[in-house]
Amino acid sequence: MVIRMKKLLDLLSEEIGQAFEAAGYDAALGKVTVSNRPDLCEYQCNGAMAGAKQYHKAPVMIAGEVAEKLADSKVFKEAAAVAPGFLNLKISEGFLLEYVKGMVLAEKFGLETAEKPEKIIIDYGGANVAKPLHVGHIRSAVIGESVKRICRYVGNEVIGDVHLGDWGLQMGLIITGLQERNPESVYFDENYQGEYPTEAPFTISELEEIYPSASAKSKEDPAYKARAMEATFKLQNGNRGYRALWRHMMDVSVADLKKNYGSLNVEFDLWKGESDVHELIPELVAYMKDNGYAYISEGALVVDVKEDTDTKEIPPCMILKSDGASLYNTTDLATIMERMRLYQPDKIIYVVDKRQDLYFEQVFRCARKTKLVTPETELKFVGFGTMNGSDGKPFKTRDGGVMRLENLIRDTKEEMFRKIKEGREMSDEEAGKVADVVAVAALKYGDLSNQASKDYVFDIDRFTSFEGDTGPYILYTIVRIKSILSKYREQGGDTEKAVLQEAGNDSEKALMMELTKFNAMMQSAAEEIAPHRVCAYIYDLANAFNHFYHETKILGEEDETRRAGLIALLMLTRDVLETCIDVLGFAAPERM
RNA sequence: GUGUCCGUAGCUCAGCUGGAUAGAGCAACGGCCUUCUAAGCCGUGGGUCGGGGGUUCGAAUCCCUUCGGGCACACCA
Repeated sequence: MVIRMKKLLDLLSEEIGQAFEAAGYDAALGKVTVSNRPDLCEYQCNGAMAGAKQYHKAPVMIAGEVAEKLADSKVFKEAAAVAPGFLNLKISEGFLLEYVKGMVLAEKFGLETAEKPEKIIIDYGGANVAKPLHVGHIRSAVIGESVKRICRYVGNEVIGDVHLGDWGLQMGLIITGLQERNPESVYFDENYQGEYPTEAPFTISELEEIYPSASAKSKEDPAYKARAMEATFKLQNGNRGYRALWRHMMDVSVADLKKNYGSLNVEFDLWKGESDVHELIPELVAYMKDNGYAYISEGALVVDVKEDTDTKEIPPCMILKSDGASLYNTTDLATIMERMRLYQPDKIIYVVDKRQDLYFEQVFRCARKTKLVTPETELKFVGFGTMNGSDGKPFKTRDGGVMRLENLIRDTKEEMFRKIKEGREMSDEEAGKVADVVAVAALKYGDLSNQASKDYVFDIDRFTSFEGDTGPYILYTIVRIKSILSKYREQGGDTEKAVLQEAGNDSEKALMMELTKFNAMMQSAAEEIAPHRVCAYIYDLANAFNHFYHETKILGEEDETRRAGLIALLMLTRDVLETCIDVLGFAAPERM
């Protein structure tokens, strides 16, 4: 059922606003917020103090008059004016119940989805072909995936693009490395006219081994580097053998990337890459030149992106290097050009390392100035901070090397497995499966619960802990709920028929109030592109639930109607929690 | 140097467009299981919100200044 529900705080504000108006004041003063003194009240309104100046009246007087008008409100069961002018409010159980019932009936708990859905492309992942994913890739993948799901959940059409690094010098380096190892291969025979084998002449592990050694060699040996550059050039200009090799690299590598991203629940709608826009580059360059946007500076082709309002130096955006070669900017701009043609997005979001801030500022300005995008197209940079080790420096393996993402995930799963076996009687097989699910939650929650733009410390012990603000704690809470629900069914209860009842105690009411925040929370998470808000919310919700759980006998409740009401509340809590973790990109097991 | 982000409890972090006594978690200590998963819950101790000014009835939050740190500043991505 499609029901669009107003946010609870807006409804409360309306009610207070009317009281302000009835007392002769501006209704806009009636803004209600959640109380920051839960010991005194549930909600508060500070409007009387804001209006004191305007009406030349003591704030307490205004608050008092408003409180009087609320005396027989159906929304509030208590409204007290308190010095220096706060309105302390308590919501009526009946009104709260009706609201929460509405959430149960409505689709997406009554979330007000986007009135005009936007088409959004999210550029995240940042994988390179033939290079293993390392810890540096985890944030883009995890944050990007969550941003994608949040934007989609609130009603937008969202396309996730991995945007592979599949076309640069690295490919030439690998080709050179391959040639060195096997110079007789048909791929290097210029005269070969036949079909190339369908099987790749290498495995992913070989590929991953070739790149670093070729890269290292090119740094020491200029002749080797020259060969690699030539190979890159030939590849880009259509050398048959090289293209065939490149195809193999793509197939082998993308299959491996899908597997690795898949283990993190990260899925892309598009597996496009720099190679896809290669054909567009000449057109892009001509467009920049013909329209007078680009000019030659120090040998390179650049577009000025300075603006009068700048307080800092913004270097021009380079389109072509002085040797005529293309660079990252070129493919990024060409990609924008292609995306506008193929998808006409309203918005493109880049989930990238925050150190690329200035770079993307240049690209965005350039795209705007040269009219690659319409004035309405929003180009958004979502920069994330570095994942540090416990020493506060970028995360490294014990011997100082770069940690592969695969190994990080493996280590986390092993640690999780160990903890599960330690605390639970469970078969190795089940513990293994549970550990896999919980480890992903631990890793992702650990990352997402921090503000994306900040650096954060990766601490495997902390993230895999079941205590405190962690993924496992959230999952544990969900599993507890599921366990009660299945016991209820075993005892012959019909969860489908359970109907919510008025809150019977404070912790139950608090849980209901927490549930009502979902709508506003999800909207602001989407607006601010802030997955950490979802994390903060489910942590609060899980706390509210656990507190309630401790105070309230559920299956032991004698009154059948009330017991069913509690079950209904459990189901809603479970559904909200599971919706939130789904949006964050992980799932809960049935048992743990 | 210019720009930018940050500085909150021993540690890791919240704190929305300024509001009442600055909050969590971890760590420390003390309670609560013959009863729905104790991987839980309740409680105690711990803070000059980097420093200094200003705006305001009211500032961790806004403005200025200062100290300390991270990061970025055209042929790498």
